[in-house]
Amino acid sequence: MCGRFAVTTDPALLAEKIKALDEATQTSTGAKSGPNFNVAPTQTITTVVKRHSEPDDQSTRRVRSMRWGLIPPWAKTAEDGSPDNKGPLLINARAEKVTDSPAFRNSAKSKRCLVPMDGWYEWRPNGEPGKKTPKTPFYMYGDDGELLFMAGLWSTWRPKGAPKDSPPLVSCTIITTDAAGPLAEIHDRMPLTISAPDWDRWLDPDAPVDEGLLRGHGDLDRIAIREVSTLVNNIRNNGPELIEPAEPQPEQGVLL
DNA sequence: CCAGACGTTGTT
DNA sequence: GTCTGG
DNA sequence: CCAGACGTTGTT
DNA sequence: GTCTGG
Repeated sequence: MCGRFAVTTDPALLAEKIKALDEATQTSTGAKSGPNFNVAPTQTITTVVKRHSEPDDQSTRRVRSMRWGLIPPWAKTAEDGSPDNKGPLLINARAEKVTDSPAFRNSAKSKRCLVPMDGWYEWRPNGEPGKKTPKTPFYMYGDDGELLFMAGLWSTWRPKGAPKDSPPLVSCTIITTDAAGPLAEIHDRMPLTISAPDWDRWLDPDAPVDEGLLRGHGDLDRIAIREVSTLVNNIRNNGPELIEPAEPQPEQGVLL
């Protein structure tokens, strides 16, 4: 799956790199600047969308800030005016379900996004299932040192009674699929990557979701894996040491 | 018709 | 154990 | 995803 | 919002 990741490219540079308008730095709630080696759920993250300036214009790529953890438009409003989040945080959405599930299907139609990152972390369970052996973290990244772009969905939410033109809370989720290749040794799910030639097709707000991309594995062949230290476990830790290779820890039980 | 749910992963 | 916070 | 918190009533 | 259950 994908529950923690690393980003070292700031939004302005990203926008330049992928020829997008930078709409991330203009808002007060933008992602914190500088490299972040420990991006966690509920934080503000940088995404890429395609939108129109005018209804009849061609859509253009835009870099935007969003809260990680999708809040459906129909989420209720709590007493303090925040969304009433019962149930789990929607940081991931299963590719197999996004077109049908009530929480995601509207976003799947016209609110698809990409979540750029240097790499992400997976924790491999060790020992017999059911026993509480510490998990081992791994870092998955592009073997060419370039960014990976994860398929995502986004949504807007306003408190009950708020004007239609008031600024909404914009949130997003990362789509997951079956793990394949070497990644399957670590975990049974992985984020859905989209390779550069497919970005525009994935993002097109005027076309239905592309089933081929949704069922594919995008940039799977670019992904490298290395074991890292448990420093990443605690989100207070944040530095380049989080992605440095660690001494392999034995995987117990399964191999016996 | 209205009321109520709507979601992930992992573990069992 | 289960929920919240980051 | 993992880490960390998790609490009442009454009195000051 | 939109679908399901009653």
